[in-house]
Amino acid sequence: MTLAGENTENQILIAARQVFILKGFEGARMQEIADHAGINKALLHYYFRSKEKLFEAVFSEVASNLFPAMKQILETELGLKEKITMFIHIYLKALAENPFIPAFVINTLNTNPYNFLKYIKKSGLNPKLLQKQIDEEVVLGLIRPIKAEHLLVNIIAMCIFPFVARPIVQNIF
Amino acid sequence: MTLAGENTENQILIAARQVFILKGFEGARMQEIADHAGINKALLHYYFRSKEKLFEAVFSEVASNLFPAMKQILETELGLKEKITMFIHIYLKALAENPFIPAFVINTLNTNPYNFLKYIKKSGLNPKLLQKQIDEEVVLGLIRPIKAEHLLVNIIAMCIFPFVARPIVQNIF
DNA sequence: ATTACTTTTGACCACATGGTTAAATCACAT
DNA sequence: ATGTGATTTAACCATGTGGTCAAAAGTAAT
Repeated sequence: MTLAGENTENQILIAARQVFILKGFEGARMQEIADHAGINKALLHYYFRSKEKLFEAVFSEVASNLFPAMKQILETELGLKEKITMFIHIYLKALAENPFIPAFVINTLNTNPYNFLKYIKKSGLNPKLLQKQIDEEVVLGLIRPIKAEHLLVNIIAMCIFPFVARPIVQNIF
Repeated sequence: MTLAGENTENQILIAARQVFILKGFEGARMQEIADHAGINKALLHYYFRSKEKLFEAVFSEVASNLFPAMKQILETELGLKEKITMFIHIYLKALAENPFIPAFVINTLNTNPYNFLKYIKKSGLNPKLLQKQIDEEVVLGLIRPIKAEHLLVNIIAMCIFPFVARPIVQNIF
């Protein structure tokens, strides 16, 4: 097999990624993706059987970059505050590089939750270690008690929300 | 003019609202809206000229319920903590009643920001009063300094996010 | 009952879309 | 050079979509 094959396949994935992220599944047009990739529309179906399959490929790529990073940070041997700081830093950096991912993920999540959940399951991230750290600091009287789940959701919320609602935030403030 | 007219018009708006919120603009089908409203598809075009116009009507309704409530709370004569508490209570109550609004708004916001901004402008909400209250409490040493904009965005983020990411949150935790 | 009007419908249209196919082109081993 | 399999294309196809239209049904005043 020649390398050209993999190359166009990648070309397609990149183009599809851009278009899907910007327009969502329903809004994206196979023709537009083909144009973007500089190839014939039929090639899309040659490499990926259907629009659904192509979307799944794109989403799979995006999703499989999403959780492992989080998991890794949560499992490092750092103090609670350092861990949170690092989590936020890495998260914000990733967001700054891909500002349209959150809206895309949220949209997919709400129109098509089924695909999503497998990636979460597969990621295997769980908040027990974080909870242990929190409890330790609570005992020492350093922080107030909070559930690890709530802390995580709140942090992620505050990181993501400005990107998701950027047009509003920028415009009011 | 008979009342029947306004009635079907309302019927259409209700149906359109449901479908648009659940499927987004691109995903919604005029036929589905018509079925939902129990009328002929041509009637949609009789009352609202096009899909775009119908969507705008729906969105206008949603948006014009969104900001005035916020504004009202921010301008009441309450202490800072009470104001925040009340803000959150009302916000969460509204969200519990309309759990799909945030995803809808965010989606619209990101695929079609132009329509959105007029409603924000029109709402005339601004955070100066809140900032004054914050500054007062800072001077008294009761709280740490923060920009009113940031506080607001953070609060809203924490309220909205769990609804927007509900499938994830429910599934991990 | 007739008229004038609004509201509602079924049939229809033009067009865009996802998808298919047969043929052309390419890469390369022999 | 030639044969073989993979890659790419142009031309189509079937279907779904938003939108239109002329006719039917309803409503109310005369």
